Amino acid sequence: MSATIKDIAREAGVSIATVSRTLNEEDGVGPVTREKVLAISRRLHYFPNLQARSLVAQKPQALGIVIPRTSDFAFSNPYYGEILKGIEKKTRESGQFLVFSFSGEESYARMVQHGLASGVIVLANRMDDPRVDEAWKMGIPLVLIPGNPRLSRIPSVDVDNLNGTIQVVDHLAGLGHRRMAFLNGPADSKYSVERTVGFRRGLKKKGLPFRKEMVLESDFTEQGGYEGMKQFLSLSPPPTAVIVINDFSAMGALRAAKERGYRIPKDISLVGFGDVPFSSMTDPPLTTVREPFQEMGQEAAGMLLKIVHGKKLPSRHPVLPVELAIRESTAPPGKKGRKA
Amino acid sequence: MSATIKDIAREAGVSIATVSRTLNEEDGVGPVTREKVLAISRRLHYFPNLQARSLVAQKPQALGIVIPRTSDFAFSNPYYGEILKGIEKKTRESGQFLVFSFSGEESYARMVQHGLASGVIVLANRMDDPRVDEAWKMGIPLVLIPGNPRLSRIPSVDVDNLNGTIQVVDHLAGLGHRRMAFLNGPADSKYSVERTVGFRRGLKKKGLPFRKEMVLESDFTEQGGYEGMKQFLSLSPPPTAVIVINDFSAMGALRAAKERGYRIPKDISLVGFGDVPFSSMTDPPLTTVREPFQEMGQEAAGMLLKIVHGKKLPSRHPVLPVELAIRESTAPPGKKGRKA
DNA sequence: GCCACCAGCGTAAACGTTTAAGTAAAACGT
DNA sequence: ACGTTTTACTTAAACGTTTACGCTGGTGGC
Repeated sequence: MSATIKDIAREAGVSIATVSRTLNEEDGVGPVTREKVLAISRRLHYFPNLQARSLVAQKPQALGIVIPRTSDFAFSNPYYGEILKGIEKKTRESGQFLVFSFSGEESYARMVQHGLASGVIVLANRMDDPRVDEAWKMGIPLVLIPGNPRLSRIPSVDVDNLNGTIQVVDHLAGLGHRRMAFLNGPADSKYSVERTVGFRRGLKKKGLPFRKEMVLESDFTEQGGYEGMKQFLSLSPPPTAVIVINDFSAMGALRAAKERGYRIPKDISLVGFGDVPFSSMTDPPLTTVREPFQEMGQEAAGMLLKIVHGKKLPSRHPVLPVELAIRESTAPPGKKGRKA
Repeated sequence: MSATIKDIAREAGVSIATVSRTLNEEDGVGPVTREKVLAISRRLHYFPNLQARSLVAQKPQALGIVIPRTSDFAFSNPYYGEILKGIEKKTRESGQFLVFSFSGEESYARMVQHGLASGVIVLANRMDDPRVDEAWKMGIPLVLIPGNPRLSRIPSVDVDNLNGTIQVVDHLAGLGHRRMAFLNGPADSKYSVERTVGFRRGLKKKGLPFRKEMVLESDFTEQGGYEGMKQFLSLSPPPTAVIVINDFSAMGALRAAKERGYRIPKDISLVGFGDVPFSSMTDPPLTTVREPFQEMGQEAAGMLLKIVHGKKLPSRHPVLPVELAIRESTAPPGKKGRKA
């Protein structure tokens, strides 16, 4: 099909070794032959066969990505797409390709054992998936997003949920809020746990009391946010500010509040997590904790490349800083009354 | 790293050819040697090196996927995820892997020219991207989702937007609706065009008049649906049923209607397109045209495999049937008045 | 004018696999 | 019992690279 170095060599009247050296920009090849070879390789539209290259290099030219197949959120969450973009950017820079699979069976290991990928980035695996640990023990280079506290030996990339949540509480307290509620995610989610701790610490820091009726467990869905918000609104008095586990759920919370006649942010302030593209398109635009998804992907890819190349990692578990994107869903608490 | 057929051959005291034949289940190898080889290969955890295999087979063991990098919808739309699942299912069945890239530069061609993928599935490329045509002319096997009318030589997979929309009009007319509106997508989108035609034909079939104020151009976003619905509601009289270009926008339309005090489906019936996971989670659950995303992915992957293997395609441009998922957002038109 | 050196290039082996061609022994037919 | 086919295997080439090593011819030092 495609031209090979053999074709170029024949055309240029040199050996394949000279062609290889020229194309890899090694020295030991004269300027005249160099130019001739380069001209011919351009003319023949030469592309190196990466499979042959990885065969001799004993290292594949690609990284693997495993994404949960589970029907729940996979992909309905922009989360994955943004992280993938980050991974792709980094791998492209280093000339690597991406091999892609959904989780299940032995996909963690397969890609590496078949020599297709030199390592694998595992996105949001279930905390209890035993295959990840197995793969790691087999010597498969792995990086997890997010990290798994039970598998602390495996490198991972995380975001600073703790400080992010503290910043949120700071922001709300600074506006004058004293009755804040936290609509949490599922208890077994890492993000839920970390943000709960952040919520408590934030309150403590500001000298505000922690009330257990002000924390509700939910899922990550829009519907979950809707129902959680309804519950909060049935408290008397209801909270003046609600922090929601993610922007999806925050949309549901927004819907519930509006439905009950509460104005955002006049009556209730609302904060989400994520800052996915649509977060700024809600009405009003959502104040949210911006999670650096793309940077997470880039970082993970960079780490995996380091591991694969046998280099030391500066940090096995980097935690990327988050940033509060203050928009229009937060304001000082107003009069408690409902809309006319 | 991993064990090779050489290791197995040495261990078993046979040649590598025998090992290869055993593992590929060819005959010409005795039952005793066969068992011995299989036992050893299991013991050594042998995995064939796919790069070496594709090198000699002159055919890569993977398909390429290109996804638009554009920030708009990529991945915030479950669309991609579901299609990917379908592609992955098919490729896994046939033992192929997936190589993955975002669109841009020469990624259509690169994966194939580098010998990593034998063909490429291009997802939702911009209608005007010239690189697709270039790649096709270079002889790169391609399948498009959805098809591009300007590049009719390139195989593609589509859904039956036309009949889907006609079915919707049928359903609504059957319930007794006579004033239906269509909240369209961007005019340059293929889906918009096809569904507009379907809308008009559906009306005609039922002997209903087409009124141009009953069609509005919008984008695919939630916000677009919200604003479009508001416009429809400002008509007098407003439509009794609204068909929205996708479920995302339908959610926005739902929000607008509720905000204005209209009850769905009592006051207004609402229909979307897509049937993504959250469509059944809205309040009320959305009646929508179920697009067979996963099947599209499987079909595309199957076609690409056929092309790559030099087989004839039964059809170059299959159009998959859609199905109306009737839920609770549609009902016979009620009294025109608003909620109390 | 001799030797050493180096730039510039070719030869060949290697990576892990498949596969055509070859070979020895066993099975078969008559 | 002899030739022929079949069975069970080995040898070796090939896929497209990279790379250690070897070979030239020219340049330099002395």
